[in-house]
Amino acid sequence: MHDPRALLDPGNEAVRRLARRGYTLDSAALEELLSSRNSGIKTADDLRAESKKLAGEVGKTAKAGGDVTALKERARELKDEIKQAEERAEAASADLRDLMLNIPNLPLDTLPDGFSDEDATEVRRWGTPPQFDFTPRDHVELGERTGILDFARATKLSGPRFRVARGAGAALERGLASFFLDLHTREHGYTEFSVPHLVMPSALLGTGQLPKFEEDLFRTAAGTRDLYLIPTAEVPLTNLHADEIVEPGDLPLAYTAWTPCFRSEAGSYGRDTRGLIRLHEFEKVEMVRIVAADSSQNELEKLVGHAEAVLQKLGLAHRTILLAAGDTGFGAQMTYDVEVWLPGQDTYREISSCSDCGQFQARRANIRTRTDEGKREFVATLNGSGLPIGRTMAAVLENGQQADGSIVLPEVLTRYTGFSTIHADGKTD
RNA sequence: GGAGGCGUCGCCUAGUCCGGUCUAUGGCGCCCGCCUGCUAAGCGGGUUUGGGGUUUAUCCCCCAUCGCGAGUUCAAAUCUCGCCGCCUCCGCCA
Repeated sequence: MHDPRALLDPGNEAVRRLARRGYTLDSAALEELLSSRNSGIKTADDLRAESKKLAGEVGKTAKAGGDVTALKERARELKDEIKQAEERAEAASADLRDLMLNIPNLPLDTLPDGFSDEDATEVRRWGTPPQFDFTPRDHVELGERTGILDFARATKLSGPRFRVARGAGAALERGLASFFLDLHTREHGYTEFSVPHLVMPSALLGTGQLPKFEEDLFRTAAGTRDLYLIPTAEVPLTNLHADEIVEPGDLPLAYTAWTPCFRSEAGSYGRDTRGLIRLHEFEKVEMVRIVAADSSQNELEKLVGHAEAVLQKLGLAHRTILLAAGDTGFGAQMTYDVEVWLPGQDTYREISSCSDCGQFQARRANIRTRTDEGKREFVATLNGSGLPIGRTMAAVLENGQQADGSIVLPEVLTRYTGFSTIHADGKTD
């Protein structure tokens, strides 16, 4: 969410910047809502001041033995006027809030123009895609032939877009998660968290999934509780400090958590229907950074570096792209995607998305800190995948496949899995 | 799920029975100043948060804020109802 006054400040060029992502800002409507809310508040406040004064007079007059019937009559009238003024102010306030909650973040001017991943700027590449003297299989075929992935039975249990991992596959998932967490906590300075996977609507409002993207979420109901399954650990991790003032000396905060992520994938019917790429439920290690507002750009470079480091330790070829203004997510002002090479698809595919949200989420979630002068100020928040378990497993399987049908794992994983090769029959050593 | 207790300005706390003098008491902490070779002590002052108006480096004024929300009343920290959270005991449970 933005500060409405800042959005109306011509110096911020909000109209032009939002247009780059296809959002048309109606400044006139915004200005009208803001001034009508403010004048409503003023009117109600002034009437309340008069009412308070009158109540005091009633008390004094009564004590002195005077007649208070006229005063009381006027006070009752005033009460009705206050109620009406409050209702007007409340209505304008609610309309303003609805509008504000649906305005996306301002993309930074450094982002390329455009609306799709084809408009992104490639920032750097690392490693060389492996060459095969046979036609490489995709991870679905590799997983099913070795018996470590079972999509048919997952469908039997839960319908499309789920996975069952078995034996070495399940161990590999667990090993990947442990490896990611160890790397981030020991070498990148993150604090590991275990967090709830069900959250209240207020948390999703804070990070920007609600109210606009409700259809992307799984919603649960039990008794009077109304809880959502988290689509990413970004939600609980960022909202840990909602409604708090974080001491400046504690910044930057660097948090990581391994959680399942639940996404309805509404609107993506027919896309990536095979395999581990797009599931309703997947596991991910997420990184969140809560930082001073003026350092968010530097912090984004660190964050994306941490995501890239995971792939480098795994020896997986990847590239990093800067998303176009129109392709950047609702809450972000700048996003890097890291894409890993998938031999089965003969292309780079997104494996991490690292975003600088500026103060956008902090204002929604009310996360603040203090400036040097002791004034309260919203922090900046960043989040990035580090990494998703499923897509990483797909990359590990596809990149490590051998002519004989076996899969050689990255060396760094062997101490986590206890094996370095998955043979064609699913056995390991 | 049952019974009881508690929720006040960063922390602790007075006030709630019996509505107006609450512009919420006091202590701790913190900030500013005075005093003093230095430090400590002492003395004086300040210190909830959010919004609006005015002005815009300031200041000033107003409104709201005693867990949250509704109600009664001219007037609510105080009375009524609902909800939430925490604590203790019982039941159930991984």
